[in-house]
Amino acid sequence: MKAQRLILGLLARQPMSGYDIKRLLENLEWLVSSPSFGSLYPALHAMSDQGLLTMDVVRNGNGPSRKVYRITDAGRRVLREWIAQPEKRGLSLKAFLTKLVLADNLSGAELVSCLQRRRSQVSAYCDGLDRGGRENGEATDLGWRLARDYSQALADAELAWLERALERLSRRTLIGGTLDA
Amino acid sequence: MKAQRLILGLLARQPMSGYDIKRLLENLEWLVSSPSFGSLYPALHAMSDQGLLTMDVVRNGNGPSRKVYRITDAGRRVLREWIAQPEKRGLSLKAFLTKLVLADNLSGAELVSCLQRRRSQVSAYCDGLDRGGRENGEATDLGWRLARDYSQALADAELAWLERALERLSRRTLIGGTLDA
DNA sequence: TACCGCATGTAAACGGTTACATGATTAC
DNA sequence: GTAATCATGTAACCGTTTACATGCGGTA
Repeated sequence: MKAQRLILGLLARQPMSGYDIKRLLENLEWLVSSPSFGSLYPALHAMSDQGLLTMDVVRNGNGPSRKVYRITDAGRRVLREWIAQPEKRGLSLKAFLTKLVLADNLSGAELVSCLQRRRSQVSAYCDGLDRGGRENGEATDLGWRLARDYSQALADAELAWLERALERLSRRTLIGGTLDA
Repeated sequence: MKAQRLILGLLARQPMSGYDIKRLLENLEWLVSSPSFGSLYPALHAMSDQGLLTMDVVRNGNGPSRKVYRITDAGRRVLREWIAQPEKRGLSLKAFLTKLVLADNLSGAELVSCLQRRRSQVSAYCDGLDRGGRENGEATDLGWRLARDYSQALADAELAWLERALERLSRRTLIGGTLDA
């Protein structure tokens, strides 16, 4: 179901075939989840059945004919709804990045609140780290110390980035309504 | 199957019941994956069947009796084998953190090579980011720019941490053979 | 003609979560 | 007596990956 939303988001940018989507995503496996054909094609079928997509068969001059999918108004509605709603739980990096990638489908205010939500989640996570550290004091072994130190470093970097991004965005939204500057 | 390995690693530290494992892990959901009871108990059964664990029923004074699992020699062998072998693909944060948490089951040299492997993976990922950025130049929209910027920041932070950690570790291993300093 | 890349698709297996069921002990 | 916590377990379901099958067009 998560893969479906990402696919829908990519198709909001431009019409593509399943194969196109696969190629686009497989280079970006580190950024977002890259579905295999086994989930990609069924997802396209399902969303077409739901009326979120339309499909055109395009006879390519060279090579076999392709099925190009295009998002519908209903699809855009569903997409916006999904991006706007907060994550249920867990601060999955990929889940957040997926929404970030699809930021163009959000208004400036929505994007800002999305980043703020993330910031508060990461902050809470840092507090949890500190608490966990204090609970068992220095008694923990090397592995836990390394892991905690590591995740603390990443969380700090993330908070710093969010702070910068929010500052930049707020400056822009104060001037114009659009973010595409 | 990944959950199994993490459970095995936790039991390498000390014998625990399924419930203990669950409680330990659910506070750490941001660090590593936290399996539900529906996968936790079956995993314990499976590993017991394979001879990786033994089980003792402990009649607790207060409360119901608990099933305490203990790792076997075969279990330790399988565990070491798993931690030492490199990740097939993808630089999943949780997968790496899981191994980091279980660092105590590795020799100093093994741990160092694990960190070095991670460093080269993250480096390769940064190169990929740069290439991807140059390929479509400034043509990409806000979403992609944000996502790329964000992941670049995290990757930089991770590389910096790995560098520091490797330096610290090498200093230790030069002195003694053990890492528990 | 044999092979490779493009392009689409399906079935089985896998790993996991959700939801439920059970039962004992402690606290109100 | 009933609610909450401790503790273990199972079955149904869900989304994904893996592996396979198909066919077209270019090329060696």
